[in-house]
Amino acid sequence: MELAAAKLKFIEAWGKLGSEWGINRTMAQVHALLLISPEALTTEEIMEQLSISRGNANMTLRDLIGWGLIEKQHKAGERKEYFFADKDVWNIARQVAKERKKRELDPVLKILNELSTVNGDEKDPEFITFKKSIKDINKLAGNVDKTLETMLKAEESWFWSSVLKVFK
Amino acid sequence: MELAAAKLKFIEAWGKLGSEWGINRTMAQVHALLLISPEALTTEEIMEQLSISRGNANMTLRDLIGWGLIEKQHKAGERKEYFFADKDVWNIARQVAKERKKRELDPVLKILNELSTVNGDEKDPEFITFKKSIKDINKLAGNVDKTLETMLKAEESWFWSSVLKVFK
DNA sequence: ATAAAGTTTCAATAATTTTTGAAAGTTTAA
DNA sequence: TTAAACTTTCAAAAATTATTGAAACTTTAT
Repeated sequence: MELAAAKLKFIEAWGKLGSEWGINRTMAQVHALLLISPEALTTEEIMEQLSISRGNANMTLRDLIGWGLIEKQHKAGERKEYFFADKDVWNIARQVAKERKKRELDPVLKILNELSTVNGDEKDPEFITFKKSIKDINKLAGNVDKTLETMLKAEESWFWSSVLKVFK
Repeated sequence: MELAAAKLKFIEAWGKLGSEWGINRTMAQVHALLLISPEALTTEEIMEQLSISRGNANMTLRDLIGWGLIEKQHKAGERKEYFFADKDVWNIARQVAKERKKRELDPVLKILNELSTVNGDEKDPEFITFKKSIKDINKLAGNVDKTLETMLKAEESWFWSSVLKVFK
C-alpha cells in the first residue's frame, strides 16, 4: 500500500474507533492526522486535509488541547498557530485514561458510594439484590481505579513487563 | 436514601456511563434494571418502569441478549417471556470486554497490520513518522489484546490479586 | 380453523449530536 | 490608529442516532 492511501485509511480507522468509544469522530481524525505528521500543522492545513470547516477545526483543536493530546506551537516570525501531537503512544494512552477516569469513573464511584448507604428492609429481596449489586460493582470499580492509578504513574516498559509476566 | 430513589439513581447513572462509552443509554438502563431485580421481568414491566415503547424494549432486549448480558426465561404454564440478567459482575465485565474486543479492537488490529506493510521512501519524514506511529500503536494494542485474553479466561479473584500484587 | 396472547419489524418521527459559516473578536505591524 | 491576518464564537442547519407505534407475524389453546 502507498503512503497516501495508508494515511487516509489510518485516519478513517482511528475516527471510527473513536466514535465507538464515545469520542467525536472528527476529534479522533484530527488527532490521527497530527499523530502521523512529522511537522506541526496550521488550522488551514487541517481544515483542508480533512475537509472540515474553520469552526469545527477550531473547536476540535481546543478540545484536543483540553485532553492534553496536542499542543500549540509558535514559529518565530509567523503569525499563524501550529499544532502538533505528542507522538508517545504510552503518554497518549495515559492521558486518555486520566481524563476518562476523571470525567467518568470518578463521578460514578461517588454515586456508587452514596448508593451503598441505602437503607431498607434486610428481608426484602429487592433490597438484598440491590445492595449486593452495588457492593460488587463498587469492588470491581475500586480495583479498576487502583490499576489505573498505577498505570498513570508507570513507565510503559515496566507496566507491560509486569502485567504480561503475571499472565504468562 | 430510600430504596426506590436509590434504584432510580442507579439506573440513571448506569445509563449515563453507558452513553459515555458508546453504549445506547436505554440499553444500559434496561441492563441496570434487570441487574438489581431479584426476579426476571416481562417486556411489559420493563416498558412500564422505564417508560419506553414496546418496539424499543424489544430491540433493546434483543441487543442485550446479543451481548450475552441477559437471558430469556420461560415460566411453566405461562405464555409470557421473562428476562433476567447475569448478576455476576465479573462475568459482565468479561462479557463486555469480549464483545468490544471482537467488534472493535480486532478490526483495528487487522487494519494496523495491513498498514504496517506500507511502502515508501525511507528518507521521507512523512514515511518515517507514519511507520513509527503505526508500529508503536500496534505494540500497545498487542499488549492490550494479550491482557484482555488473559482476563477473559481468568477468575476474578486470581486476576485482581495478581494485578494488584504487582502494583503494590 | 380460529382467536387470543404475545412478539417482532420497520417506516416515520423525535431527539441528540455534530458541523457549518459568517460575524465578532483579537493581535500584530506599520 | 488602522487594517490585515488570524482566531473564536455560536445560532442555525445538517447528519446521525434513538424511539415510537401500529401492522404483521408467531405461537398456543380450544
